[in-house]
Amino acid sequence: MNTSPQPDALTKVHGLRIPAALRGAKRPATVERILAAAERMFAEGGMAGARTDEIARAARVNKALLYYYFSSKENLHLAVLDALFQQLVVAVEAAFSGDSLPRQRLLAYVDAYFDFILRHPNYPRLVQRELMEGGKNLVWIARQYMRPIQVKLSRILEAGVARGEFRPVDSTQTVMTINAMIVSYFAVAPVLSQVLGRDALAKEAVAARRRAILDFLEHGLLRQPARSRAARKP
Amino acid sequence: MNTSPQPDALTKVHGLRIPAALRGAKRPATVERILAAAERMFAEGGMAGARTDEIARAARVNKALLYYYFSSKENLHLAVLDALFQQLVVAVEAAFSGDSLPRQRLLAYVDAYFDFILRHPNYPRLVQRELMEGGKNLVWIARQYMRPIQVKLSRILEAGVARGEFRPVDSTQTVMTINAMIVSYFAVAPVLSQVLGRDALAKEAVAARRRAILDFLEHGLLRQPARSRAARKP
DNA sequence: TTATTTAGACTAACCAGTTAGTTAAAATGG
DNA sequence: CCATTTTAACTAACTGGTTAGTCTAAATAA
Repeated sequence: MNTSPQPDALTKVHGLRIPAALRGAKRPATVERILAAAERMFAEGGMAGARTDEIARAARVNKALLYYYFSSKENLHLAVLDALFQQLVVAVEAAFSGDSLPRQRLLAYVDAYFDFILRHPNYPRLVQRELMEGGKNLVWIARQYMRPIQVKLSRILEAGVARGEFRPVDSTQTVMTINAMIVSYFAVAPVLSQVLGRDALAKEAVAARRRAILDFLEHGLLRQPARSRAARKP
Repeated sequence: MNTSPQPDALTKVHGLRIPAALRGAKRPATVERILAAAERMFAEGGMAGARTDEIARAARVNKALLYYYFSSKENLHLAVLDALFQQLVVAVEAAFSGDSLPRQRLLAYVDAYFDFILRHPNYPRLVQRELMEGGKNLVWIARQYMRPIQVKLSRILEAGVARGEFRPVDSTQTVMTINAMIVSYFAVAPVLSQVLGRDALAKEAVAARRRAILDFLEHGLLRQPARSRAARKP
């Protein structure tokens, strides 16, 4: 029997000696504040650019407390990623469950991913950064979290192709394309807002992006696009 | 009459006091080496992660020479981006010229972009990083280089839609999608190689990606996909 | 002469991580 | 019930390594 709600793969695999508070379900408010602050700082500046002093200040905590809970900057960074990916898996897993058709499942995935990112606006830049640097953190995260999602999504695409519902596409390439379309928009959103002069994360802007992606998928992937989204004759 | 080949917008706008060698067409070999080394380091670690000592060592020059030519790390970074974008504009401009149909122009753009990136493998990570951080460098680069390309590509898409050659799509969204599909693959290529266990920049892998993108564009965008790329019945 | 380049020591700021404790609250024991 | 010990949470101040940028004095082109 494991009394803690999460098996806490992080602790097991990395062998960290984490204080009790970090293992339990209800983490102290300070830990939450540290994680939230770190998430923002790491998203903004990356592992190299983020400053531990700034994180501590943003979390309204003494810097030493960062090292009390997480023993290094590196571990704090890993903890941030781990917490986010755990939530991502939960959110996306829901879209994969059920027994609907490949098309429904694919669209549900896109929707779930969008919703997750809107709830965690720092996620896109954190992943992009991680994917570009690729330390040991990434290898662990790729195996633990990314791979399973990628595999399941591939299966859905392949099922759709097999049933003749989708065009015959390379599922690996398509997964990359789908994720790129979604993530990269939000990764550059802060800058996009600045350059365009309007909020790229505003409701309409996000809705427009979601529509564009779904539209593109319907026509780039599906053999018979839904009539509601089909192009009208000019 | 301007004797230098480039108007050198960088010097003008940023008011840098750059030695003669940097303004002329034939830059000294040392400057080239510095730029090349800096390009690699900035791509790998970003502005915050790159080390000036390492750049100097990689360029086989004394560190002081970095500051002799470029007066700060920040300026060196900007010079690297500027040099790359100047070449990108040249490469892509060629694809925009001529009077072929929108479809040909679009495909030419994708090809030109692919070829440029293959010749400058550091470009994707440099841009991604810049897009995620968004300092004043970026605002300048966006206005000077990105915007014009984006506008021209949009025009091509709109022309294609107007002629009924393309489905009616939002050109801004589509430009984002196209660039995301291309750039993000190469930005994560180093890590992708590591995780997949095979070189993501190998000839076949790159060819597969290019094919997937063109295929997706043909079906996601064009009203009448070319028969050569069309799906076969299962 | 003037522009370029080196060696290498230097500094001032910065920044991850530590130390040596304090505080508060809970557990223990009489 | 009150005194004392323990433990977790938390802090101010410090340490030592790192790093952008500088300086000097000299060598080498062009």
